[in-house]
Amino acid sequence: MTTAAPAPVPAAGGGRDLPHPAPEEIRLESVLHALSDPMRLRIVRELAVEGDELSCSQFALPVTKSTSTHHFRVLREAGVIHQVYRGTAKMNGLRKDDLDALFPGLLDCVLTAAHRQSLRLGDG
Amino acid sequence: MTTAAPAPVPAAGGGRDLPHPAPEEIRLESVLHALSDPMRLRIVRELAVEGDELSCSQFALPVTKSTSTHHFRVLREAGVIHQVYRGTAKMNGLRKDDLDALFPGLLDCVLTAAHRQSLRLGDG
DNA sequence: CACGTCGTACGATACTCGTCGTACTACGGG
DNA sequence: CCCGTAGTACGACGAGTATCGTACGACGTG
Repeated sequence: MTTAAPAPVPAAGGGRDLPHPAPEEIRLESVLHALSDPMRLRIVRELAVEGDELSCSQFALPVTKSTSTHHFRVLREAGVIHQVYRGTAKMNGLRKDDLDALFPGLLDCVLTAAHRQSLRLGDG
Repeated sequence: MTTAAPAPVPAAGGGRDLPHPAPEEIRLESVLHALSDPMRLRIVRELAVEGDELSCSQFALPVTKSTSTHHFRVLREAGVIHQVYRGTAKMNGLRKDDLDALFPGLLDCVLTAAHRQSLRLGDG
């Protein structure tokens, strides 16, 4: 407020910014739905392991760029991940703190379950 | 085999029996998908509280019988509930043991999360 | 400025899903 | 045997979704 930024200035290093749901707007059903897709569950698992400085293109998903964009948006709009532009790339990160505050232990349970299942099925 | 039942004999007290996935056939994605629908999440929550001797008609869901049947089937085929005929009624129960063995803590996390959210939103 | 890279937007398409209504079957009781 | 109750089967319909391709915009580097 005190800096009185004019308005059309988006931000220096960031570029344009993306709409995210506030914590109180995150719905359990949407989170579960977002996680119920194999491609998105894979994204979330990778994100949990690698930390939150991954651009969309580093995932090497077996789909086109359009479809990738779609899945990342579903995850973001459900409140599962946050996304920030950084130059030409878009960095992704899990909203672990927000999810843990809303649904304690849920994310870890799902990640553990996914890990165990991938071991069991031999695809992980 | 030794009894050599003709074939059309279904079973005595039980009536017809329904196909359930074996524990190793239960997929995390299917479980999450089954739980991501408000109506089904509601069924599962009620089942967790009331125990597993509830017939389909005791839920008083705001949908028709056809839709009810559909949701119960989705839950059964995902491995979330088991169903047994008992006379003209069909009794439902959570497959808590199987789910806990496959995905430890997941069911409790989701139930707790659902409970907290319903308190937060004032619809529970 | 020109170009390449990263990601978006939009339309198309095929599939899934939630819902309903109606017609039907299974079981139990008079 | 007839009827009522519990649930199923099937078809329909509208909404959502996962996918693609192509065209476009934003950013950084030469």
